[in-house]
Amino acid sequence: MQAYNYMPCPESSPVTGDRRKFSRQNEDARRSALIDAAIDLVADGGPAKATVRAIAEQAGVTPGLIRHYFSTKEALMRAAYAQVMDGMTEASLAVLATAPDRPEARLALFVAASLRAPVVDGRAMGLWAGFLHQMRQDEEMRAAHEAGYLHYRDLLQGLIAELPRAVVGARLRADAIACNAVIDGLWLEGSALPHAFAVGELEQIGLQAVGAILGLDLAAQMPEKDK
Amino acid sequence: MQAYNYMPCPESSPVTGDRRKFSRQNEDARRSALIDAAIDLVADGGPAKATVRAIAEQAGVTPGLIRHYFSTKEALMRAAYAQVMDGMTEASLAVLATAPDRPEARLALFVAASLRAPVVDGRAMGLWAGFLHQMRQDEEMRAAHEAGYLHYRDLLQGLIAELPRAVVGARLRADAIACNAVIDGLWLEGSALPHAFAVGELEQIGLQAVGAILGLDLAAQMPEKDK
DNA sequence: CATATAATTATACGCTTGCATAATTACCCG
DNA sequence: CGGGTAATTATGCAAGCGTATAATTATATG
Repeated sequence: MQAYNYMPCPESSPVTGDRRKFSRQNEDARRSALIDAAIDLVADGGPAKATVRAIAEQAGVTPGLIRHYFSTKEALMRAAYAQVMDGMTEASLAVLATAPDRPEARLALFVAASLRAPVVDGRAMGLWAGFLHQMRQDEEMRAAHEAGYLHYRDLLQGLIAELPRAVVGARLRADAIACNAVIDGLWLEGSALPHAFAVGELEQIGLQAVGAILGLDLAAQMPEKDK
Repeated sequence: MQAYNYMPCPESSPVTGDRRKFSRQNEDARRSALIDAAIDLVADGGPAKATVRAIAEQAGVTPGLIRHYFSTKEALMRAAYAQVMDGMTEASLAVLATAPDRPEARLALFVAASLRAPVVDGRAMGLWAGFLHQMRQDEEMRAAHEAGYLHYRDLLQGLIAELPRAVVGARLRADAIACNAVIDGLWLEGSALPHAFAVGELEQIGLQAVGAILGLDLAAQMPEKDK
């Protein structure tokens, strides 16, 4: 009676009536494929483009499968958000693996890594912004955001605590919040308006600002591979 | 044949069949009423809740009227975004109007005002985030965002330039970017996670951080009405 | 007070959305 | 090699979306 807006199988002709071929996969592979598809679509298209049907097509499956792995579309979006946040934190954290032992150098590398690609990226920001407004309505999503934020900040606070400074506990918390805010703000505008800043400018400004807040010269602590 | 999802007139019974009463208004009043309604809905519900029907109901008219004043729904949303940005910059300027003459005090007041209600507010952030993701697709919106961001930053840079410091021009730009980033980051997280910070904590941290970046004690420069 | 006209409402249409459910089929295990 | 079963597809549905257009009616104007 009315239009049916999902193409069952592009290859099979309607006259033969045979179904689309598929292969079974284990749960983890399918779930992450669906999550990746959702992330891609939100990143360059906004949440509006990430429909159940579009996600399924991007993942190479049919729409019904989404509800087989996620109780609802919102659950899928939550999982996608968590993966994005974790990925950004891990990208910043990865530089510490090969970092020297000096606390100042480790903090400097961490800050700088947070202020250049791939962390600073218009796509990533679009993704983040797309999820941000859902956060205000969805209690679980807000919890996910808070966890991600606090995790990153705790990481930062841990690096700050290692510095050879004599500060009391309350000051440590304030320092971590302030440094985190600088990084967040620079990340945000650097991602939204990439051409408004010169190459390496964000890193340099970030190092200087964080250093000023903590009372040390962070830029001088960077290993000799900055621009 | 199928359901019709807009209630024509709540007061008039279907049997009498009379129309909803209305009064004609001039174009400006109606346009701004529709814009206000759209802003309200986006602010606490995200763009998804700002449907044509919801906007019309909020504005006290019927959905068809929207298309009488705006060629398309997107045109209405653009107008709403512009109004939000204009309102924010005007609010920032209003703080300076009653500020004392001392440059340090003016800057301190400006920073503190940006880090408490009503600037720090979940609704305002929801609004900002809701429009932010549209910015990535709509060239006109991106231009509007850039103009707003640079205008605010120039305002901040002007306040910094008034300080009794001896700095070169390049340093001034970097300082403005860094201070803007701190304010942005604190505003963002304070709005998103209000209960994660104590009362007045954001202002205090912001003043301290901005002061550290600029090399002066801003908190001490605040007039005696901070908590 | 009559009339024109523009503002507003009412209605409808085609499309998309998320979700439920039935039908199929690839793969595991005996 | 032949079921069993769970993964996957196919189909359908009710609701909501933006938009187009026709019908009304409030108001200005003479």
